[in-house]
Amino acid sequence: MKLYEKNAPSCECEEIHSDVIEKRREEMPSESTLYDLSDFFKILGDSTRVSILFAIDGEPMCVCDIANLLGMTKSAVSHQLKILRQSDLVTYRKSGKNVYYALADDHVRDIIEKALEHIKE
Amino acid sequence: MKLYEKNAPSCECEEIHSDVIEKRREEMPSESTLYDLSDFFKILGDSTRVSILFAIDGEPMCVCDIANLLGMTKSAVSHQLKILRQSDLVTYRKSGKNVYYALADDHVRDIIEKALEHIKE
DNA sequence: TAAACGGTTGAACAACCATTCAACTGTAAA
DNA sequence: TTTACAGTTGAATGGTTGTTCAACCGTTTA
Repeated sequence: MKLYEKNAPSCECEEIHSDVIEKRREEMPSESTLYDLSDFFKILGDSTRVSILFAIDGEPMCVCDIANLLGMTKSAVSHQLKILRQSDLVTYRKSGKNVYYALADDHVRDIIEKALEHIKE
Repeated sequence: MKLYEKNAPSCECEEIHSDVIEKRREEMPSESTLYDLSDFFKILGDSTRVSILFAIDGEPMCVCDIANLLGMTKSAVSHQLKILRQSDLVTYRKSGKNVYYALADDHVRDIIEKALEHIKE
């Protein structure tokens, strides 16, 4: 994506409202912000990961329990937990042979709550 | 995903905390809700679509202007607009040879705003 | 020390998806 | 009517990604 480039070569059409385009161009977020934003939504854009977040909401759970609850293999769950870990959406605590995962903060809960309101219309 | 199925065959590990699992199972959203939710986030999980939403925020824009602003082809933009249309995230109005797209409602704006706060930490 | 088990990881595979390309529709101007 | 242009669309393609499989690590128990 070549945002902020005037007359980008890949666009084959004329500027019809160049004043509007310039105004919007100034008010657009930075390119990196747009990527960070879509990357964040990409994390939540998977039913397994969203299910995991709901599962550990309220009470921390170990990988084995999450796998049982969702009817998935430990491996599949662990792979998704790694992604959630790298995005700082979850925290974990080791206890003996188990690893307990919990929601990192309330921020994500709020966003999911707002999205739930949106889709129930 | 076989949510809500006890002892799903794909899970190769024992239930360690069956009481916790049962409790969470009752409090989990329905499977269709989880899919709707992740599908919604999937729409926002693409930088082109997020950029389009920012572009038409405040003032409706035609496809050609959006393509110019983002430095993309009309075709690529139109494909993404179709997805945004089917998700009811944008509305459109035809005027002569042009088609003007606008945000469908303020709901999405709120969610994006909250996500922006989250990633700026 | 050895066996058992919870959890992680990398490679492979299949499914999904965004962009490109070419053809097409509809409207407006010549 | 013909030309030009805004916009749409379907097929093809290349990149991304979630799950499976097998091997592995670390801790606990026998």
